[in-house]
Amino acid sequence: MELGNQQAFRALADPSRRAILRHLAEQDMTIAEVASNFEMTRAAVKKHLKILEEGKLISVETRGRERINKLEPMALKPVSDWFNFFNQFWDKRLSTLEKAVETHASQNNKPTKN
Amino acid sequence: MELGNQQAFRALADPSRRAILRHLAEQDMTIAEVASNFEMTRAAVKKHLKILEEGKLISVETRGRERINKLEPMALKPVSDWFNFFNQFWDKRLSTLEKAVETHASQNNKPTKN
DNA sequence: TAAAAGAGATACCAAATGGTATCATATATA
DNA sequence: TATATATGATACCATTTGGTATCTCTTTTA
Repeated sequence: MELGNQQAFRALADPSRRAILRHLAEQDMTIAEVASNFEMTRAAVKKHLKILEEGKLISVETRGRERINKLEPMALKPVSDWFNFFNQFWDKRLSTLEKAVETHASQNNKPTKN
Repeated sequence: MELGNQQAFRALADPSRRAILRHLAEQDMTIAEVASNFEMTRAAVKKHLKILEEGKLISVETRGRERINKLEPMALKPVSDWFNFFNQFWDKRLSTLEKAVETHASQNNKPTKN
């Protein structure tokens, strides 16, 4: 029943890890490359990467002696979706537009009951 | 430059606190009322509420001897917006629908260039 | 093959976290 | 006024967290 993914939420709680994700959005990177963007030891960065991996927010490909860290953006989607529950409270305008999206979407899928 | 709000991200990292937000979305509640929904002491719940308050995700109104905790849904918006950066990576379909939304939106606002 | 480079594995540390228990304070209410 | 109720405030505890330092292992490369 728990929407989203606890490990992902946990991973996103730290600002360094969010920054790492933004960097990995630009390009895949080795641990050392990620570390070069921060004032942190490589070991510290590796810990962050491990937590991001546990949240499935990144995947890792071993290539020779290197570990290529790669963003897994789809893992962010369920987290983002958790927030959609609260759309109803945000602005009415957004809510209205989302209904339009639903309607539009149903043209390519089977109609939903709402 | 830091999009979103660190205190809010931190507050959302804990599953109990996310559950509390869902409850408060239903109705405003006193500390004791919130606590009645969990197998936690009132003190523990109060700590969570304090962290949610620090993240500005809830506001508190003192009424007599009671403290009414109220959801502040707008505070979730900047956090949700942080994820929008990654929209570009999600599925093309969503991306397409969002363009449709933009187009639709422009009917009620001034026209956009797309 | 020897040396350098990238990463893994531990061990360690201070601070933050999530929780409890206990006592104090303020406010309704019988 | 006495008492019950709702909350506040501490103090305490075990675990997690974010970080460093150090040593080892593996893979390149001179």
